[in-house]
Amino acid sequence: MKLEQAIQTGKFSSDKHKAVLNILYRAWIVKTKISRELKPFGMSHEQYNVLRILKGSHPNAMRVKDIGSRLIEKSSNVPRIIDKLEDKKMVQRLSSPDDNRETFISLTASGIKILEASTRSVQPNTIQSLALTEKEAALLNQLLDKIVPSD
Amino acid sequence: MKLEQAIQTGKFSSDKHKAVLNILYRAWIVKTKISRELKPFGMSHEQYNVLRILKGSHPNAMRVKDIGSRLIEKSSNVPRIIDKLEDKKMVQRLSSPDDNRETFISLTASGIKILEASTRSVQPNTIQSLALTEKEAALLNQLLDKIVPSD
DNA sequence: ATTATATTAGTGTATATACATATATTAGCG
DNA sequence: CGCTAATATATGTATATACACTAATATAAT
Repeated sequence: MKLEQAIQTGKFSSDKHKAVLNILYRAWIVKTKISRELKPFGMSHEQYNVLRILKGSHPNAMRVKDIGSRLIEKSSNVPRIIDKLEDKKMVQRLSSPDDNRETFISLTASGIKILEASTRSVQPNTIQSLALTEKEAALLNQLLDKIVPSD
Repeated sequence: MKLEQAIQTGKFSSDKHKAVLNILYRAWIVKTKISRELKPFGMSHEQYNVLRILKGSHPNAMRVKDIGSRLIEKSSNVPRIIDKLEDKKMVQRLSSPDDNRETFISLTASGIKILEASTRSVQPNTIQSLALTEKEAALLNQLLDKIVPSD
């Protein structure tokens, strides 16, 4: 579906301008899809991302700042996302042995279980359902990589 | 900058999977950039978008639902965005002559002025600074158009 | 005409986000 | 050691988002 239909307008000053709006629109689509898949599991998108990151280093625990550096949205509030996950007994906080400023976070058994169940629902309905070939996806990634942060 | 560096990981099950994360990341970059440019004008990104949409039909007023259909994030809360803009005297509400359920919204003179000033700041620092050629942007748009809403 | 259905705007509420600030702890350096 | 600066986590606050719901009005159906 073309962006023109989605946002009911065709007034773009350039393809670059259109690309900016298009990225925002497609991200919104993907985000919404993922969030809806996660809803039955009582989890938000960012909570899910934190669990996935923790899974990557499991069974090793991770520092809060290291989780933050792997999140897509860098201004996310990691301590508060952890709060919610801790309330749901999906993760646990541990104190660092050598630096008391740090907190280590690790997945609980139930956290892993819910993560795996939700991934089985999210994966096919968001990523695998994308109407892109691997070749197209690779090209898309190349182009997206040209969009860089401010400073 | 490659996504791998941005989110400190290289574990993607496929280019499609990576593309999904990449879109989310690039959208976050763009959104953050725009929001920061708008900050001196005391305006949020969505407030700015509503003003731009209203500008498109100016001097004709627009119905709330028609503004909503042109917004990128469809679940945005148009009445509340309008509330904020109305507080700042950038737009005004008018009642519809032929259907009392509808409200018409139109830009005020000061709304236009602030919109134009903020656009002069946003445009060069977000869209024009993109390191994409027009040809690349057009290709990017083609690929993004393949990502479609759920239902 | 009367009733049911649909449409439009707006509200309530819980959570998320952005960003400034606070608190505790560690590191650097004279 | 004692002081300053830097670092890691957490909190405060204002706003934004998602989504269910309400109220008012209009349309359609019988």
